[in-house]
Amino acid sequence: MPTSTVEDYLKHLYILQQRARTGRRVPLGKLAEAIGVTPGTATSMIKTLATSGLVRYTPRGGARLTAAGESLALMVLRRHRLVELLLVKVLGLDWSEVHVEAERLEHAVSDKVLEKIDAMLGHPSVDPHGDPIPSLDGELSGRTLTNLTDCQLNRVVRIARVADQNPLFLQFAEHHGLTPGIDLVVESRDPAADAVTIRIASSEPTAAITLGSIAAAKFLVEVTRTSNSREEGVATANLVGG
Amino acid sequence: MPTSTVEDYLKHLYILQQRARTGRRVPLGKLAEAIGVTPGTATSMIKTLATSGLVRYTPRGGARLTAAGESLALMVLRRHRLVELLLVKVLGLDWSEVHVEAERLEHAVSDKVLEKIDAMLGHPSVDPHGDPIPSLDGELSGRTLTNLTDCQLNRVVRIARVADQNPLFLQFAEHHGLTPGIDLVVESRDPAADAVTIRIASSEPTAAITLGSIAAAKFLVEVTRTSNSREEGVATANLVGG
DNA sequence: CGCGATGTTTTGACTAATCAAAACCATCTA
DNA sequence: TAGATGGTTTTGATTAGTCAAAACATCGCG
Repeated sequence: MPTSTVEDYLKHLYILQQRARTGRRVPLGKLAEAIGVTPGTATSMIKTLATSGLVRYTPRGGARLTAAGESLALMVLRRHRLVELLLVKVLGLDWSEVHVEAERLEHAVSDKVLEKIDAMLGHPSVDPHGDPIPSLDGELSGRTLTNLTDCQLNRVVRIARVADQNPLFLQFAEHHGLTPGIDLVVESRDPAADAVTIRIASSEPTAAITLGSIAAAKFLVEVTRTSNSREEGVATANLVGG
Repeated sequence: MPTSTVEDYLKHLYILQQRARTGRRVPLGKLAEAIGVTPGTATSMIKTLATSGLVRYTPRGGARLTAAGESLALMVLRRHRLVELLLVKVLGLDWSEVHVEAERLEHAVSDKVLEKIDAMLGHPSVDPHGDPIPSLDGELSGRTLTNLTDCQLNRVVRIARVADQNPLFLQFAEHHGLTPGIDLVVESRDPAADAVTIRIASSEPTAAITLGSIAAAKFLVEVTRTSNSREEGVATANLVGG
């Protein structure tokens, strides 16, 4: 049974690996930063993970999960996201705070308890932020998503994920009603101003909201089936988040 | 913030202390055994707890919690028992298995989550085994209980607690319907046979059950208010269990 | 090519928690 | 009183995880 430290390394490595372009290899400095340790610590930890077959590692070439490491990482993610959902749906915590809570609980939930949670929530496929929940056999539902800096203008899109766990950001999103499931349109983009202007789709008139492109990129959307969609300008979103 | 190891030492020390007659002092061997470490380990750990003011310790004289240590221990117990109740009431786990699960979760539940659990369960005062749940300010509801080897014969008593966390024992108890809230009478005791014969009080006839005195002592009961009770032969039960 | 900047690895040291086994003490017993 | 006994404490060693800081690669640039 891996220690909770090991679980954290695997989890963060998985997440960074999804973002990485360069052959899924993650520089140890990035990993160290994500976990919150010094680079040297990450190096030595990764070396021991490599000898236990969970990670492949070439000095100065970065690390990458083996199949064994990846399936462990997915189980950690599954625990994390199901716990988040439990905290929101059953215990009524705010979605902006469940991430931190789940960071501790994800290491203490047994398989038995996890499956009870899963059943009680009706085998959900995404957590409160829209992040997909790996199934018991390590599958991830791979929807194809765009973000607000890429999607078509003036077309109704639905928020599928909010890809940042920062509580302040999540509170901002919630305050403007920008949560998974909400429909909106991108009205305009202004590259010079680095701005994206959106408006929530609703029967009543709503105010426009202007976001910087960094924030806009955190909202991953899908074209709603009801509108006449064409396959165009749609990039594959990375499947990761907290 | 105490480590989960420290929390375990405090919790077990508290529990043993309640059982201890001799001035609440707990021999370190007993503590070591309860925690599952070697005696030497307990000695060194207790010494460090003593220097941090959570425990008073005299070499070869045993250990005892300070006020600070005790209030920490109570908070651990509160987490443990509320989590047990959550697992049984909300997630539907069996009462025989929640103790082990709670052993891990009790160290990962934040105050915020704990208070949500407490509220959702309606601020309960006992856990699924009838063990009292310390309140936020460290109070324990102190009911006066007898056990089946002490209580009066042929009087209806109600099971208030089942003071053993062993899953096999709990399954046995459940199988015979011997769970908190159930009314029964002790029909006879046979010291020579070390046996206690009881029968569940019910409108329909029920079979008699014969227990050894060790098992019988694990069922703590209170005289039901409905029967005409006298204050007689009622010993103070210790307030502890897992 | 050579030199810095940047990021990575090594080194040496530390803390928390643990064990095995030796040393120790306090009694109880002959 | 002298052992023997049973529990307690010490000692010395180990493992996981971590940091600070020195040493080391690599790559881009002049």
